[in-house]
Parts: sequence; C-alpha cells; structure tokens
Amino acid sequence: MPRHQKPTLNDVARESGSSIATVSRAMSQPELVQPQTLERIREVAARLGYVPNRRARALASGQSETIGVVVPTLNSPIFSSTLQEMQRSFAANGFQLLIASHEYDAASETAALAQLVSHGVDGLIVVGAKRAPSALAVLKAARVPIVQLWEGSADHDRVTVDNHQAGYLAARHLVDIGHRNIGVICGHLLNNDRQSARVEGIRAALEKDGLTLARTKISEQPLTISAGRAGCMTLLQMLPRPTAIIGTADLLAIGALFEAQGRGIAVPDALSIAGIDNVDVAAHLSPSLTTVDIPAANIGTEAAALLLQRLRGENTGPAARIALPVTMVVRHSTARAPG
Amino acid sequence: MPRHQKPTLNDVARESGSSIATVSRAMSQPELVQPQTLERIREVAARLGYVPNRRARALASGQSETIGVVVPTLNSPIFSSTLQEMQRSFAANGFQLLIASHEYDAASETAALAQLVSHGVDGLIVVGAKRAPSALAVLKAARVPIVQLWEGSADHDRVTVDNHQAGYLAARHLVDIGHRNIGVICGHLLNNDRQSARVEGIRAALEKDGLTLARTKISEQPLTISAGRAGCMTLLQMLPRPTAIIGTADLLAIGALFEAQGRGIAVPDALSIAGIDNVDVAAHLSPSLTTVDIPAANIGTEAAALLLQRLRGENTGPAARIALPVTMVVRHSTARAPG
DNA sequence: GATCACTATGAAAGCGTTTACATCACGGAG
DNA sequence: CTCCGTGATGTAAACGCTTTCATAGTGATC
Repeated sequence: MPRHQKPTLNDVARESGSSIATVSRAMSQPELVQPQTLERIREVAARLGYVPNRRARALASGQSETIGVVVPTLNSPIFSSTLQEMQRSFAANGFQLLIASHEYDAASETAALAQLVSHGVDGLIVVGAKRAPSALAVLKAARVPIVQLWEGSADHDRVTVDNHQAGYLAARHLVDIGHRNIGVICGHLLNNDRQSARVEGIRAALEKDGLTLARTKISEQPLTISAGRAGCMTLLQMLPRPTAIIGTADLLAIGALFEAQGRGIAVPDALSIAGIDNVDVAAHLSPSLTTVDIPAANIGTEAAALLLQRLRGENTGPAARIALPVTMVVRHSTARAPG
Repeated sequence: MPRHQKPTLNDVARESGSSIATVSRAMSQPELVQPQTLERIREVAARLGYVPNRRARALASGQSETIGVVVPTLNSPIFSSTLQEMQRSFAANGFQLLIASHEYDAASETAALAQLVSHGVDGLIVVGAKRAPSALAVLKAARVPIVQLWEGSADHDRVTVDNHQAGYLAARHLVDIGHRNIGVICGHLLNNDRQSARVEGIRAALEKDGLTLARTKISEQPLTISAGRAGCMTLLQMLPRPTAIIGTADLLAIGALFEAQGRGIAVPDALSIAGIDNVDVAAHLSPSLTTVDIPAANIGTEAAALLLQRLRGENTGPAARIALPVTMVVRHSTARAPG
C-alpha cells in the first residue's frame, strides 16, 4: 500500500486494529489506554512514521501550541536576546513561536497582530502598551492571554523594565559628577514608549536639580551606531557645547563615542558619554561604556513563565506584573565635568 | 444574539442570506462572486467582526501560510539581520514565520524541525547542510520546499555564501602583506559547517604559499566577544607569537582586538587582526576592523524569494542555487608584518 | 424555440483531529 | 444470581473552512 501521503490517525487505527479514538488517546492521553494496546499502537505508529497533524489537532481542540510574538525589530541586540530566551523557554514546554516584526510602523503592527490572532495562537507577547486603537481592538478580540514587555498597562500580565528609572539613573549619575549641560540622543519617540520613558526619566532627573532639558538638546535618531554618530555631531555643534551626552540606547551612545573620538574629543575628559541597555560590547570598548543595565534575557524568561502559567490555568487571578530592576553600571566613558 | 464566540463563516452566511460556500468564496476568491452579493457579505462580515480562522483554512486547503525557520541562535548579529529581512519579505506576501533556534545542539535541531513539520508549515528554511541523519529524515518526510542558507547540498534550493572563500580572502590578505605566522580564533567546528569552511579556506590560502595551519594555532571558542578575548590571550602566549590573528566571526575578532589593546599590543603595528562578517560595529572601531563582508540581509531576501517562487509553483525545476559574493573589506586593523 | 456555453450559487463531502457519549466486559456487592 | 460501578474501547459529531459537483438562471446561436 505505497500511498505517498503522510499517514494519519486513520491509517494507524486500521493497521493496529484499534479505533481511531483509541489511537488518538494513545497519542495524547496514554494513561487511558491499556498498556498492551498502547504498545501495539505505538509500534504501528513508529513503523508508519506517523506524526500527528497539529493543524487538525488545533482545529479540533482549540489549542495550537503556538505563541505569537510581535517585536519592533529582530536585529536589535536587546530584542534578540529577549527572543532567544523566550524561544528557549517555550520550546522546552512544547510551544512554537510565531514571530513578527513591524519596524516601528503602527499599521504593520496591527496587521501582524491580526494575522497572528487569525492563525489561532494560544497566547500573545507584545512589546509596549501604547498602540493604535485598531491594534487594541484586535488584541481585545483575540481572547487569548497576553503578556506585555517593557511597558505595560494594568489590564494584562506584564514584564516591565523601568525605562523612566533607567533614564533617571543615567542623568542622575552625570549630574552627580557635575554636568550641567547634557545632550540626549534618543530613538524616534513616536510609537515607542520605551524611548519616551527614558527621555522623560532624564528630564525628571535634571529638573530635580533645577536644570531643564531643552528640545534642542535632544536629537532623535534611528537606533543604529551610525545614527548615534550623526546625533553626536549635531549636539557637538551647539554652543555652549554639552559636557555630557546620554544615548538612550547603547547603540546610540556607542556611535556618539566613536564620533567624539574621531573628532579628537577626549572621552571622558572633555566629554562624558553614557548609554542605556548594557549590550555585550559596551564593557569592552575603550573607554568602556557607562550604561544602565537592562536585563533583556530575563525579560524573555519571565514573560514565558508568566504566559505558561496562564495557559496552564495556574494563574487565573488579576493581571500580574513583574518589574525587573535596572542598575547603573559606571565604567570609564563618564567623568567629572571639566572646569 | 450575543454569543461570545468568534463569528464563523456560518454566522456570516446566515446573517447575509448566502450560503457558506459563497461567503467562503467572497473571502478568498472575490472575483467569483457577484459584486452585489460580495458587498452584502463584506458588510455583514465587517459588522460581525469576522476574521477567517486560519487553522481551519489550513486544514481544509492544505496550506498554512506559515514558513518554518530554524537557526542556530536568534541573538547573533548575522542571523538576526537575515531573519529581519526574511520576515519582511514573507510578511509582505502574507506568510508568517515560525522561528526556532537550537543553539548548535543537534538534538534540539531535530526536535525543532519535527515540531515545525508537524505544525504543517508550507516551507522550511534551515541553516547549513550537514545535520544528523534523524533530522535529514524529518526533512525528507516533510514534503515541503526547503531552502538552505549559507551552506547547501545539491538536493535543495539554497542561498550560499562562500565561507571557504571568505576564510581564503582573509588569510590571503594577511599573507600578501607579509604575515607568516597567523593564529585563528574560530567557533566550535562540530555541527557548524560555516565555521569549518572558513577555517578550511584559511588553511587553503596558507598552504598555497607553503605555510601550514597548525592545530595549536587554532583556538575554538563560543561566538562571543569575551570568547574572542580568551582566544586571543591563548594565541598570544605562543612562541613565536603570531603576527596576525583571524577571527572567523567578527565578534571573535573584535574580542581579540580589545584584548590586544588591553595588553598594550599595538594593532595593527604589532599585531594584525582580521574578521569575517562585517557587522555594523566593525567599521566604527578604532582601528576599524579589516573583515570580509557577508551579505547577511541579502541572504534573507534571496531565501524568501526562492521559497516564494516554489510555493507559487513558478519554479518546478531542479534545485536552484544563489551564490552571494563575499568581499574583502580592508580597513585599519591589519598592516604589513613587522620586521 | 431548442441547444449550448457560461456564470453565480448552493449542497455536501472532506481535511485529521478531539471528545462527548454509548457500549461492553468484568468483578464485587448485595 | 442480579445489579451496578468501572475501565477500556468504539461511534460519531463536531472544529471552521475549502472545494467538487450539481443546479439554476441568462443570453447567444442556429
């Protein structure tokens, strides 16, 4: 019987002389079938190379063992660490990840969410809380557990990182060592509440000391090293020149560092530079980068744990919140303000 | 009728006074239904908030609009650029990506592949050709188009990057500028044909000039900056000390660069360092890193194009191969051998 | 006016599972 | 010896969609 189709439950049932229901049980609830029958079925299944069809299983059971994840980009060092850990946790529990990215475009995000929901994911992981009303509607209609990363709202489980605090710490550090004129290079603030919160944190720290963060001292840039350089160049042209620069993402700070060095400006003696994220390379640069550590990998682990609990029904309570700490990492790219 | 279930085709059919078949056609082949009927159906569908259930669609049609991707890691700069572009291309064509990573563990890879296949992906993208026999069996049984990235075998479509050539170019460059004693820091060679090929390329370039690559001059490391530092440290202890080091991944080379600088060894005057990959940061370091450019983003784009062609039946011919060029990028971390 | 091709629609059979519900055999309780 | 609970298995109805095939209606053709 050389059929060239994949074998189905039916085939196994016929070959093993059991009913299709018994075979189904043998696959998913083996404790319900007699050991002897079970073994016979398993032997046949192995011989035929039977692999359960999850699409059918998903349709019948309403569970797809699939988690949808939507992130802004896949190739940022931060998100990719988070993803890596998330994938590890979910895979260990039999779940696959459907991953989409939207590159900070609201329409793409809505589309991605809609697609994932229509694919029937069992759970959803999203970054940030702020989003287009249409996207919110999609999430609402999805009727599956949702975990928000980074920033969250009270109506869903969330793993938050205090971005405001991260900005605050970075600015506080610089103010503490005498800086009064601080420039900021940040990502585009539209559709990005992580970046917005960091900038607000910086503002708060400055205002506490009676300083203000003028709009002109903020350079909005894409989140790349080159953009960091460009932002740095802009800020350095201002008079009086800032004595310190905060990049609200390490990539930006690193770009700024390179740009300053390229122009012969001594870091940290003539210019202090601080970042936020603590990416791998930050510790190795010279001078090593002062930054605020964001536990990116942990975010992934915790988010997976939270979602798995919901899926298993172990947590039916109100929306949980796991707030991960951010910590200042003072290295050698910052120093007391000159003069 | 406030049912709290998601509306189905049936609901739309009832409300719009058409049959379920017509509604189905209105959704997926609108040209087959009369404009007037179509509009009525669309109006009802919109009012009910109907979203097609792709699980059911997949089961009935045999197409899931889902592509499985298995990569070693998600958080490498190289793979994540590839993924980003791939995701972009597929999303533009209505496909979602099921992404898994195995962290260079053969068993995990087999498991991931099996899961993806059982999920019923329409196509599969894998990295490299060499894999465990069990994994090959899974691929064979999958009966879906497969695209191999980086290294490929003749039985599948593939987007290759000549890793051998990349290694060759890097070594050739160093030999050309007078280096005779070259150390190599590479990733673990087991289960990683990209790394193996790069090392072999280096070996070939050296042997062409009558040089040999002693096993002792190769340091196998994980693919991280810290590991690059460690590898560099090991190599620097050898006597005579190598005058040049190749990191077969930029992260390794960057680590080596930092380590050398940390030890007060002038790069490139006392020690030349070259990498392979051309990651973003390479151009910005000081000295900027001499490396071999690997078109990571292109790999994603091309792979998606290849797979989409197969899925659309536009290409039913023999396995295609797209070989992307690698190019030497000489910067300032390499210089003529001292003496 | 009968025939034909064609279009728009409907009825119904799957797709491969899961899962009530029914059945049956068996053994212990009364 | 009958009754009933129990455990193993089977039957069949979903799950929500696609798709084949049949049907009815519409003009055009001879």
